[in-house]
Amino acid sequence: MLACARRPDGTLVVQQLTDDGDRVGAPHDLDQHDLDQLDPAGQRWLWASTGVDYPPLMAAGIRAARCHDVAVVERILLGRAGAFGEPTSPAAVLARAQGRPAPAERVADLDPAPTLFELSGPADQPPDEDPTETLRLAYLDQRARAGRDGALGLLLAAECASALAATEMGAVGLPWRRDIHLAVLAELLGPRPVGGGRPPTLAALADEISQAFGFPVNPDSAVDVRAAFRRVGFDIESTRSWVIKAIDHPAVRPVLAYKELVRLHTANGWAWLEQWVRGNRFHAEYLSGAVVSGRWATRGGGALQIPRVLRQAVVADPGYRLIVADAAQLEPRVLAAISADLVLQAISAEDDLYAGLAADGFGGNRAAAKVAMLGAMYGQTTGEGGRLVSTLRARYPQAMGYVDGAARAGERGEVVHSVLGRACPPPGTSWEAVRIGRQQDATPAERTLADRLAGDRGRFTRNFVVQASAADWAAVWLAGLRTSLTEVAGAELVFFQHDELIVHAPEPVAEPVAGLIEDAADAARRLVFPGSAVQTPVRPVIVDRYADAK
DNA sequence: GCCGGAGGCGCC
DNA sequence: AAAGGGCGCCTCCGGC
Repeated sequence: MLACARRPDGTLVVQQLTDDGDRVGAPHDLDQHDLDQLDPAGQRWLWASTGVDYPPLMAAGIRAARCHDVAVVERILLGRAGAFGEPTSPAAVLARAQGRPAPAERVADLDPAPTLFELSGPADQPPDEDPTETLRLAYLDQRARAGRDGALGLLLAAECASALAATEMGAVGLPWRRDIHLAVLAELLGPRPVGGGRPPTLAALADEISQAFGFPVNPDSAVDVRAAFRRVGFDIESTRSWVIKAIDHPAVRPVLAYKELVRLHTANGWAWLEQWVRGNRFHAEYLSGAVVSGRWATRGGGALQIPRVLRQAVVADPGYRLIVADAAQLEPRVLAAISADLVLQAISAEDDLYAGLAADGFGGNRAAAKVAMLGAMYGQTTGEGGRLVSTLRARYPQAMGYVDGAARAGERGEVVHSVLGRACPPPGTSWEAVRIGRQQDATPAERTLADRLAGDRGRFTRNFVVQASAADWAAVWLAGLRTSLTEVAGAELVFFQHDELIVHAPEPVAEPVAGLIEDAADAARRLVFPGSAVQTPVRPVIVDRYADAK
């Protein structure tokens, strides 16, 4: 293991360590000799934060096989102790271990340094100290706190690997054809308006909307649109598209069309293209594990919300293919596993789990089975979905009991965990209102508020156990695939979105890559759900364009 | 004029 | 098939 830290002047200092954290030799400046000596297959890096420490190494041509990311590990360990939002630097880890107040996080610490040998910026130590010693001690402390919990160890390893993958994916970028994107914009919005303003299609729709109402309406203003519908006799409480869809009025069609297109214009229009696409690659900043459930987030570009209409712009380079793989119906399968519901696990053997559910208890009605299952996992209580959940409850008492139990725990203000042991955050300051509303002398208004807040919390914990366990599985899947892809020249992970990933690879190795993706999914199933009969199949599809994958 | 929250919608 | 979970991002709006 190679501990790698920044000095106050920004230079990098490294210290070889054993896996037990014992020093081997002396710390010294990272130099070209170190880089030449690196064992690309096995070296494990120890550093404060992958997002900060890895980019300069990547720029120097280093590919980290594995790492121990102190911040990633600390976030998970802190969460299990009920502490969210505490600083996660090596110095903070040490301070807590020694009973001192943890130093505040500095914003500059979170920004990647530009180049390897011309680093500048803050570091944790005064100049005369060895910064790798702080890292080493933080590592030892975390190792001791993690203990011998195998599931937790798997989670930490997978999350560290995910951090590497996230940083690499941001640097590599998603193949993106500017010309195709521009053609889509031209087709749907018309030519780009000079100097801002509405594109022609949107301007025409705005006129149509005002004409349909018979008075001027600004479709960009929800307040205005709502008032307009009220004025013509439709007392809607919001202007969400599914609310408007239910109205019978000539303005409905242009309003809905406007909503759809203005979204494309503002979220993924010409400005987006200019800001985020460079050299036929869309470079987002991926933040692995940034969501409390363990899902990834992104900063900038909205990479996890690429609209379907633009997936035709995601095209493999000449001579390359995209291998697109998603885990089919992952969340109900995960529920079958974590709840140990053998009936649901048996159904998970089918390619289409919802069809299996439909045949089992919904008279073959697949749509009803799907709505019911989603309702069960999201805590839906009203409408058709809420009603259908009772069928599931009768049919799969073990699985439904599991999510119901998680909801009850949430309503009591308790914390729940993912299958590998990621903790959800404890209730926040609003829980005081729940306590007040549950007291004998509470007013009706206080009781109502308490019920609503407790219900919100219950739906959150109900969903957390499923969503976070699915994120556990996906992280192990991704980590395993990333390792196996090192054997395939030219193959790169370019996208990951909760339960779906894309590899960009030379055409001749596309088939082997698809096999590796399936193997990694099977390995993740065995590791995350040992002994379970559940199936978590993935469906790799080899395409030129992302849009052709589904 | 600035800024945080709300409204709304894209993805899973 | 309902409007239940998690996000990021944009615009509007209202309070200061």
